[in-house]
Amino acid sequence: MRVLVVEDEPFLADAVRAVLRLEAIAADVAPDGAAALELLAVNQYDAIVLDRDVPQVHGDDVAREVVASGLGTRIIMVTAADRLDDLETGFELGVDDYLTKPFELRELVLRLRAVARRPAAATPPVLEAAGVRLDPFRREVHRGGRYVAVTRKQFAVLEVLMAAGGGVVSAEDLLERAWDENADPFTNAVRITVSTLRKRLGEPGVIHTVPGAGYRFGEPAS
Amino acid sequence: MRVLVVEDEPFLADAVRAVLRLEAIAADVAPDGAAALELLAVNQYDAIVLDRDVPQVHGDDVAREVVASGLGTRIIMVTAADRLDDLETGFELGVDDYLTKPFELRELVLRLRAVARRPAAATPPVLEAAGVRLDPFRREVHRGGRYVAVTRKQFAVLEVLMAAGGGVVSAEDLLERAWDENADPFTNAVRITVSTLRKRLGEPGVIHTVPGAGYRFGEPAS
DNA sequence: GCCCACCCGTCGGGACGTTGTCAGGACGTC
DNA sequence: GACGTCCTGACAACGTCCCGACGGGTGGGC
Repeated sequence: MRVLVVEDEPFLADAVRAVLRLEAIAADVAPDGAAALELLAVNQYDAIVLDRDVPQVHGDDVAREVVASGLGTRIIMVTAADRLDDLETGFELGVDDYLTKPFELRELVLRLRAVARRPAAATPPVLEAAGVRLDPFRREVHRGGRYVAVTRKQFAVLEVLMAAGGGVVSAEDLLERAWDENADPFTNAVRITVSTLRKRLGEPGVIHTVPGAGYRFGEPAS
Repeated sequence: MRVLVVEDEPFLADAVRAVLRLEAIAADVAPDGAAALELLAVNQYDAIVLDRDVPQVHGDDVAREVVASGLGTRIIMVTAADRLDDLETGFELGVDDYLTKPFELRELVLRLRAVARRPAAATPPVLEAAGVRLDPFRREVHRGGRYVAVTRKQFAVLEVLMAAGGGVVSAEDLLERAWDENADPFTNAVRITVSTLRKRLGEPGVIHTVPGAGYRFGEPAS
């Protein structure tokens, strides 16, 4: 396991490096964002411990770069402020875990291991396809750049459909994934929700009916 | 997205459920470990919010069960004590994230969403032969790159024929695999479906009749 | 060669299931 | 109490599916 530590405070950086060494985790240290990007371009890391407030290049931008690289490098972001907004921004970027200073070094190691064990999330947190953008963290939907107001159920259904990545989702599956346990199996709630959702999303339609099978999200098949 | 909340304190359970509802996340609630295991056996959850100290079955054991199930259900463990030992135990079990009471409900939601990001689902193999492409995942058929609209039955029949890999499939086999149990054994439904399917697929024919034996998919034999 | 049995492909038409939509009411929220 | 959300029940429109029937082809018996 190999980790990149991006931290401008030398004392903390050394401490992290020392702990990781004890854990038999190879660690490189970058004192700022620019150095981090350079190292990322050359080496392959399993994970990166990323301080948000580093000089040169902001931690958010480093994170963006790492996610965009598509290598599946896990990101644990470290921040001084314990603000939920930061958390939201971080996770929206595709960060895997979040720690607030001061933190226990032991906890960092544990979370590092947990995050590395998880299979790489191939799907970015914000789903986007066919001109539709769905942000789970903000619970917002955009169509062609314009905001589209959707209800909870509509959002849940759209999320399942988009997460399926163009695959067909049956009404039963939809009921299973977007409704809770007291859903009537014989309901037509799905049909209604899809119907209203289509109206909200406008033309051209992006939710297609596959007769006898279910619904499919995406560009029309041709 | 659908999660199971295992929490014995009714007030907190309701609060969590309410927040998740606002976030368009379907949630079931189990007041104890035994109920949790029952629900887990019946329903599929993307993630489980698991209080460590619940009656009947300890949270650790529930977590063990979830991990052992191999479904990849993510686990966020919630605990009262802020002890690193617990954290270590949890992560060793295979828990994905850890929260300490009291926690911000918003943070729970953010971490839930972050943790629930899944790797791209394994798509079933696309069958392709003789210029015909059949995608079970998207439920689409292409012939020479052009989209071909097919009905349910036609799709099912074609799938069986193509899955046979050029082998001969008898009408009885087709009835068995593409129809449900109350199919009349003396029906000519198979003949009709094959007929219409041939029309849809166009020339040159790729479904061949083997007199007295059945049907065969593939390039014409010499 | 003729007839017949048999198998297979195709057509018409009607029963059926599936889907989209509307109105209305229950429910929770502000 | 006003509002938005969600869902039940109903209905219409549509496509799908298959029964019955017919015709073409083939091979065997005579």
